[in-house]
Amino acid sequence: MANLKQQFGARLKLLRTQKGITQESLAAQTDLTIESISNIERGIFGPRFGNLEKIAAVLNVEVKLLFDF
Amino acid sequence: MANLKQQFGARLKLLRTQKGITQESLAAQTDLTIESISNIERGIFGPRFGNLEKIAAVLNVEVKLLFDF
DNA sequence: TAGCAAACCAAGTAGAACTTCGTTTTTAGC
DNA sequence: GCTAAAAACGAAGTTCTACTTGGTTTGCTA
Repeated sequence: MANLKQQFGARLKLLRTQKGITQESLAAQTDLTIESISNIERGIFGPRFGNLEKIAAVLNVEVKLLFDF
Repeated sequence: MANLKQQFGARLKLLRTQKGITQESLAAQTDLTIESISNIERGIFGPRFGNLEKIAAVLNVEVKLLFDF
């Protein structure tokens, strides 16, 4: 796979769906929009550190797991 | 330790010094300034995804290792 | 002393993250 | 095949913060 944003996005999508969480739910709990979550999962852009922290918290995983590919 | 930026910064500093690389050298190889590297290591701010990728490449480690704490 | 590495601070800039609005596609259940 | 929910997708605008610039200061060590 091409770049880090894309790898991260795919990993996020996998972990999110495995937990049965919708983009809408993740967006609400991280104070982001659905579009931003969608953009992150598609590798359009990567989240800032603050949001990276929030995302990991909602998924209840360590941040490094989001980079485990 | 407080937040993700600080944890990341401390981890980066550890890995960098272990490899005997100076901030100046890391800055040059990542097209960042010394001040930016210093700010990242002190947890003032976290790097963007593109720079995160460059940093890991220079240190010759996987990105997840930078979050292994 | 001299020189290098790094901390530190304030102020400005650039650009990517993020939003908003709207449309289209995919997926899953009935 | 119909419906609705979930998500992809695009364009254009805004906001935030990563990053820079310039300078001073501290700590180390030869």
